[in-house]
Amino acid sequence: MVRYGKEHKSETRRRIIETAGRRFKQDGIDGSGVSTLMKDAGLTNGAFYAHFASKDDLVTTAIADQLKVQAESVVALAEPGRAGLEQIVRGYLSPQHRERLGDGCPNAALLDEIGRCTETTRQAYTDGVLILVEGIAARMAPEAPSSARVKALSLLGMMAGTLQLSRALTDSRLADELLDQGVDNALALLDAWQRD
Amino acid sequence: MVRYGKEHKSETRRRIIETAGRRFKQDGIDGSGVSTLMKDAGLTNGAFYAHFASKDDLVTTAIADQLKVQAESVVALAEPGRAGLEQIVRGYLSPQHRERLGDGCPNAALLDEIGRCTETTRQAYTDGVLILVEGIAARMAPEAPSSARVKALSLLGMMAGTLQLSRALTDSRLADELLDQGVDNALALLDAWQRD
DNA sequence: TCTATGGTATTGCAAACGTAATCCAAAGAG
DNA sequence: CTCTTTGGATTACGTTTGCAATACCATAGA
Repeated sequence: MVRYGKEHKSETRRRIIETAGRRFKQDGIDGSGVSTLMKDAGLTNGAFYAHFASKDDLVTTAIADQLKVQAESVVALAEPGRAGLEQIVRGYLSPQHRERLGDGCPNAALLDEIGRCTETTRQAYTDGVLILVEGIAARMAPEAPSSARVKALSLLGMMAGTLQLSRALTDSRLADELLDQGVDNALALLDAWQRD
Repeated sequence: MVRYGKEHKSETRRRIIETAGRRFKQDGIDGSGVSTLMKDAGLTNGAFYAHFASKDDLVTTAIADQLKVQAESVVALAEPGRAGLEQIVRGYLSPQHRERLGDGCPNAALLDEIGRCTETTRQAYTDGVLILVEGIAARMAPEAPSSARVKALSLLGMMAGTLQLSRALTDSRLADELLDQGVDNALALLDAWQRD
């Protein structure tokens, strides 16, 4: 049953991090317990502390990982230029993304909880989100990405908030209309930024 | 010490709701326990269940209350017309609002957690947020508030997400710049909506 | 065969939600 | 004016769950 290959431990660690990322996004950070989470990863309670110093340590690691994955998938998937940006926006503010909590954006799922986390966790979040945002900014203004950084950050905030709101509403018609309006807003701003 | 006036119980209930609203916004819903919360309200654990059927019952009530208070203060404080809208946006996306978690907007503090709440709670949230949004929409298009409803909702989502993001960042310079950018974005969209 | 490693199983302890027994001040009836 | 009722709170408890730690075990590889 148990095989102790060379890279076994690091694989296990990886599995825990990925499982945690999904669970946190689904049930929230405070809503996810360590033992439940470990069971999800096919392990037991005690094994956790061979990999992480504390739950907070895992939270920090998992958030950083989630943002890295998102940054990579954004960079990998989208076409270059304005077309890619529109693609990102439409994908983000789509009913499919709204439905798939566990596979979705960590910002939309966790942003307000992250704001209440420890300084260390928020630092890791900040580092991670800046990498993600850099990828977006590079598409917005390839020649001067630094000036576009804040704009890209604001775009992310807008989209995350819109998706959260769409998830919270019980009226699904209204939730869909909200997503459409969000797309319009984002594209309008992108065009406005392009002009100056 | 104890006075059992005519409306004593309803006053106590009110106190619990207000205390809960503040605590939820500060520490999150999952992060706030019933007994801690009751101690804040000057009561003990057991008294809670004379007022609410469950924690979830309180959550639903507190969220509805928070939104009602916010709607009233928005309606009361802001001037009519576009000036009032700008006032609302600038106040919302301000460092002061970012700092005062407990007195701030329940959407910015709790939106992603609300998305994970029970159907009942989310229904109460939906009802409450629609009242709030109605107040904003009325300022945006006094003649046709219904068509402005989704736009107002999207504005709220944008602002809440931006504030959350600003709270999560550890770089305070960047967090401030983000708020400024958020104001620009919101005002630009308001102007664009005005034109058509 | 022996040892380091990466697990499991078990345990301690605190906190959470919720229930039940009890207590106490005020109000009302006789 | 006294005695009973009653409403609202306290205290204490049970159960569950969460985080954390530790004792022990199985395997891989020297």
